[in-house]
Amino acid sequence: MKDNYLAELNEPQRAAVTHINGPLMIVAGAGSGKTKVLTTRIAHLLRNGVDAFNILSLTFTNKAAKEMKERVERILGSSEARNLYIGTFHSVFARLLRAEATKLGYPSDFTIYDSDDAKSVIKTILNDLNLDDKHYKPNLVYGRISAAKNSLMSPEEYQHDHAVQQEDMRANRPMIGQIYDAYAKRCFKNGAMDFDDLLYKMYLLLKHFPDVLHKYQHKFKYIMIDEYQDTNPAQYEIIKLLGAAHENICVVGDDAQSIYSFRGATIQNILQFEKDYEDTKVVKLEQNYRSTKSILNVANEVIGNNKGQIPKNLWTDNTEGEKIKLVRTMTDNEEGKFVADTIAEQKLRNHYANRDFCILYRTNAQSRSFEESLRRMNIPYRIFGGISFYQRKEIKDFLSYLRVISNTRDEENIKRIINYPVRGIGKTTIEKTMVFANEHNMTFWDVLVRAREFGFKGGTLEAIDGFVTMIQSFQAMAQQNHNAYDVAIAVGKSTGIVKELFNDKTTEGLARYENIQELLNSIKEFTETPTEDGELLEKSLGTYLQQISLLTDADNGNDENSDQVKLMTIHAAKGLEFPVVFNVGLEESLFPSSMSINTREELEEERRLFYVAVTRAKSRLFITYANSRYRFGNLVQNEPSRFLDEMPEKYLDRSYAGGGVRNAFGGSGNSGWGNSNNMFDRKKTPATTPQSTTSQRPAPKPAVVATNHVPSPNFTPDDPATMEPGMEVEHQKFGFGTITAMEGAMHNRIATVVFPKAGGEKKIMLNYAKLMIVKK
DNA sequence: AATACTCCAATTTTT
DNA sequence: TTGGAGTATT
Repeated sequence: MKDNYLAELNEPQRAAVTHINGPLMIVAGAGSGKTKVLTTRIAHLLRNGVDAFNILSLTFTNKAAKEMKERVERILGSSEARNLYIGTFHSVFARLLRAEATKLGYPSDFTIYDSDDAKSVIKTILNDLNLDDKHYKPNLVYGRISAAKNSLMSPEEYQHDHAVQQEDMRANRPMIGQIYDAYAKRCFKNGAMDFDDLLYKMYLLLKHFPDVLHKYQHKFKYIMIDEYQDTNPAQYEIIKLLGAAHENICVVGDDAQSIYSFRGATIQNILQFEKDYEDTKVVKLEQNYRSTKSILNVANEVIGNNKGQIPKNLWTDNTEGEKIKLVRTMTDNEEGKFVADTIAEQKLRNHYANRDFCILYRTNAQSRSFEESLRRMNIPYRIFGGISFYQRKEIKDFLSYLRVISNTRDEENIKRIINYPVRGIGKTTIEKTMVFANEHNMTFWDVLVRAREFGFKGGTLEAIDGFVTMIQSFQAMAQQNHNAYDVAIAVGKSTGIVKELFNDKTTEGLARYENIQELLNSIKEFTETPTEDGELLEKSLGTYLQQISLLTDADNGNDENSDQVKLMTIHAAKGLEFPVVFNVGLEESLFPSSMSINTREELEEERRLFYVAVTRAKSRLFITYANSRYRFGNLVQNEPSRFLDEMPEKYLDRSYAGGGVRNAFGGSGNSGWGNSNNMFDRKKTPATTPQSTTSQRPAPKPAVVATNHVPSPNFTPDDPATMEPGMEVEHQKFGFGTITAMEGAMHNRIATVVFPKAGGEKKIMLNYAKLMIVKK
């Protein structure tokens, strides 16, 4: 380990690093070297005799956890770091919960539901309770349940809490308490926890099992929390419990960057820390190493409009830098053009690479105009956020199999796959099974296993038995020491999913096939990566599932070295920095969002978000806003954002003319209409080479499927009864094909036909679609 | 079973 | 405008 590690730190940084025992709060301004302090402190602890096994370090993202681990390892120059417990709140708690699951009545292979899973459970419950999902919007209900868990409120407490009930009554949604109750029971029955449960159940575990609490209090003698300003009450209480014995709690955060209150975070946690823990040592990191003076000054001025902050004075030794360029365009499309032009120009003038630029917006929906203009200029880019890999339908379907194999209690996932691929288990059968399961207080799966006893017959019984046998054979595989990859391959083969997707030659089908391959590859990679802590069965299916349930695509193919302009929401940009930043869409109702201007608290959070956006920039910052933009299909006019008025004029340059010659005068007041001559450039030029997009994005727009078959002039349908496999037939739309199979009774014949020119295998119901026999 | 349609809603989202 | 969900059509 390096000896001079303390010498590389400034005064307050060193103070933070060398404080070993007792509560410590590090207030770390943007760009003040927070991660460096955290990692160095861990190294310092180890050097001073603390055992790595006794250190717990919690972050919010996998990425942050990974980076921390790597940096500690680098400082130490040894593998001692792998004994540290570094991870996200969710992944660390999931692991502990897995170890103690039986105490709470959960299987140790419990499934983790993401928010889509959770919402679909809520939908079925709304159905059961005969509630209207227009009024009880699943999203909203989920939000209420999530908020309840994040503030450690059980369904019973929720239903008996006066204030909460009042609130629901006023919103005319009195049933949310019951829905919460049913939801919690359903999840438990399914052996599943949602993201919030990972915190809530962890709290319950520590609260109700003193021996468990004692065990972990003694294991985790030193606790570090990153991004403390974004913790919620559940996380707060857990930390309090875990840290109670030693109070060696070190929190790091910046109240000015608290931007997740809508996810339950309370800024109070950091504001109150000193009061919560006596003798707290407070260290403020106020020197910024990231940005120019201009950028930092603007940020400081703007955030100064917020009340109730921890007083601090962020400063920098960096150069003055250029003024902030404030640019107004007439439309959102022009805004896109301006940014793309400017990127091209800056690359030439200041020798930037694509990866030096980042475009930051308030909402994902704003990305479109930038995508278009970047594509038109052939500038490679990558969009972060949006639909994640693991949310794609084909991926979820496939993972459902794996989840069911590892936890058959999970009714939701069974229902997802029981008839995918189609195997003749329809709605009626599923409903019957559900009724039986309820009546006999059994799981859905157990009813399937004993289908014969429940009176299922004939083809249905056969289909169910086939499904059960198949799943059981996978389970047997998983238990016989086959690793996750072997099982996954078997699933792909036996279910026919891989083959089915392979045969689908449409563009989307191809993308789906590739996604599945990518998934299989990632499973393979998982099984082949050496285990970190040498735990047994580490490559099992269960471990794999546990891990990926907590993964987001930000953690995935984040190739730092790929040279692409980055596009993301401001939320997604927290913790990152870029030489040149474009902060776009600075308009009232967009930013600040019209949803968040009703209370002072909401508005202040928007302002913090703006602060985060500004402080991402190292040397150049462009802020743009459009006079009018399309929103939900119609052109709307927006006033310039109020935040623009909060930036002192002396740091601004309103005359930047961009890469081309375009209107760039400004004035946050009403400086009249522009002299733009491209006001009408809405018309879409066809996108040129989409070479720059990435696999992160959903599949490219489907090309027109080649189904434009012109039927033969003598086309006359033939009698379905005479058709047999092997015959060549013609379909009015799909063209010529070969029958590979026939099924169904006389009055409802179904032919499986391979159409080489129209996307491969299709099932044709002969009652409706007509076929003509070409060759017997 | 697959498709074609109609209608409706629409922040941010570390896990 | 987009996308999803639900319904109707073949």
